[in-house]
Amino acid sequence: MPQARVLYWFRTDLRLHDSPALKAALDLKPEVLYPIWCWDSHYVYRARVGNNRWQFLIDCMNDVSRSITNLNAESKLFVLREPAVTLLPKLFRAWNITHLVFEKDTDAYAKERDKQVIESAEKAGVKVIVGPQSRTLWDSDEVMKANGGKPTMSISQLQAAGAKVGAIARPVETPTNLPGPGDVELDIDQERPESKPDINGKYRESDEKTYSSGIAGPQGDYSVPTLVELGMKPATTPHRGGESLILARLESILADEDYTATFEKPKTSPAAFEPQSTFLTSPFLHFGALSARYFYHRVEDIVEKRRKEKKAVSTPPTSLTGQLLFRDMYFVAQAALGYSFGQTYGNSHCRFIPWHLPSKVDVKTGLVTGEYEVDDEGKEKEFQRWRDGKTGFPWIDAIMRQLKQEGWIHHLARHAVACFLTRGGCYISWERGAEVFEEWLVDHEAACNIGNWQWLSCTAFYAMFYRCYSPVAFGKKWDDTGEFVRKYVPELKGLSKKYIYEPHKAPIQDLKKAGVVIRGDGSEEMSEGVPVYPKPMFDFNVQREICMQGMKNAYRVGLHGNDPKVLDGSWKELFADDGAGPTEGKEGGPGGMASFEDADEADGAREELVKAKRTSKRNVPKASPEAARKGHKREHSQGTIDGAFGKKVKS
DNA sequence: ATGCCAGTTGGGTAT
DNA sequence: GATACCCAACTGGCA
Repeated sequence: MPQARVLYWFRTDLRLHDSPALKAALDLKPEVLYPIWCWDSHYVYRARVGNNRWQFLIDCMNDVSRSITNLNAESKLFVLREPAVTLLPKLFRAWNITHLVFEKDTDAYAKERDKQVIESAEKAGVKVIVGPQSRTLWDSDEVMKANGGKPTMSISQLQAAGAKVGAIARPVETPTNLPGPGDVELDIDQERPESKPDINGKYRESDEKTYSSGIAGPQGDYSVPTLVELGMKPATTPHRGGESLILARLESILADEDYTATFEKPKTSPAAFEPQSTFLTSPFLHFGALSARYFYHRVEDIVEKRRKEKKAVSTPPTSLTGQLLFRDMYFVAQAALGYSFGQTYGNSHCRFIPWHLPSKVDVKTGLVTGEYEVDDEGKEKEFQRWRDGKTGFPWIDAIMRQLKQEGWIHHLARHAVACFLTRGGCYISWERGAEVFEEWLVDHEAACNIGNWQWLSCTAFYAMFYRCYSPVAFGKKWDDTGEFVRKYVPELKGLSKKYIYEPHKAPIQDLKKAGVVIRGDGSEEMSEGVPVYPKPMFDFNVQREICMQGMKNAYRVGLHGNDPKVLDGSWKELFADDGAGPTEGKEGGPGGMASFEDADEADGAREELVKAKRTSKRNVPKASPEAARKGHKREHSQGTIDGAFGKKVKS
């Protein structure tokens, strides 16, 4: 039998340790093994990726490439500058490949891509080995099946379904040697991907040219592309990627057994910096530079040891392993819901709230277009100020500036700014916030980001919307003196701790002494040599109350993203015109209108969608005029609601 | 059916 | 500083 000539396709597994797919490739005892990376136009142009996450990816790629070379001086990570779907069929022939091996991927886009690749490999007579999914603790599809085909919506569901699937796989061994690649000459045409639209265009200071020098790159050596080639500004994050880096860091975490075994996430400070209160494993997990299972078992072994010693241990959901369980929960939800998981429209498990700045939807596909509806110019302004860290709430602004600058913020800091943007402040769609995080986070993981935004906005996974973070009190609780604010909002660094979270309340003498002017909406940075910090963009207590009533209202209406009334825009009849959120007009999309404007063609598609969804049973909201009277201070805004539900009293 | 309780991480006040 | 309790009040699972 001829020896195997293997392409090992790295994707979300930029590591050599605990890689069951790589082990499967090596088990073939191949004659040659090409470790490759297909430079993907989806990532380059279509997904939101800021320069900091690019840098992190590039770090991880370079690191794994060095590790490969350490095992075989002939080898490295060969980056081929063409998307897999068009590239691989040519590569199969050019390099006389017998086997293609890669790890199973999880998100909706990757699944489609892989299906095409598998088809073309079969056509070319190349055997495909899809290694087990190892970016999560369990295979997400198996957990979903064990959960009755439904998304896991709580940790207990995840744990129960996970237990049915079986024990979390122990890590596999790290290879100690690798076969070299064969001939790496290539004489094939490069198909350059469509570069428009380029979602990341705003990050580029010059043209994107990673594809312009051919498949093997500018030196013809299959090098890892650089930010310069991407046309992007240098990264500003201090966080660097790479498998070897995180494995070393992990050892230093685990060496402190007391810390490891008693870790409780809610007790770590969102305001800590240099060093942070947690260990930033998330971006490494995202790129696969750290195996979740390896991490899990290393921690669990220590916890078990401590248990036997009758020492205190923390347990899920707050413990270290609990954090990994949450990650799996979101991956399973994503596996069950597919594309609809990432949006409100059409999502059976996402509550419908008439947020401001809702996503535009292409009703033909049922998918969000990437654009949004500006239903209110003032809200658009608030969104921009939130994004820019100029809300006038120092705690919020410090977090957002840290996010933009460094690409990482603490989990609780994410809570604070997410609550503020959505249900506890601006009443702006969680989808707007998720997009900003997607661009800026070095650890952005679609499943976790989407899941957490739904959680914080109380549209899925979590419902206690009356538990609302204060942009003042929450910061104070963790950082009474405001060191975190001083670090990231330096114009306030001279203020005393009394006013650091509410600078607009400081007397003029204090402001003079601190060397800052509190004025305006954030558009002015300096005034006569003195830095300007904006006034709060609204009265938080007033806004909190508006949000709270809006949420209460929306919960009582009780729509989800796949409700016929959401799909066809008639949800508006259920919301009062003077309630929070865009409710004007009788026609319209999920929150917007343009998606349904001038759409004769769209009408048909919409009808089809609605027809399909109408057949499914749904909960009819209970009429509860008594509760409405008791709980609502804005009585006038309830008239429409109570009227609407008067007709629908449960029999 | 109805009630009870838990749910990773709120805020405010009192002890 | 840690803890208890209340505030006002969500869903979903279970008895």
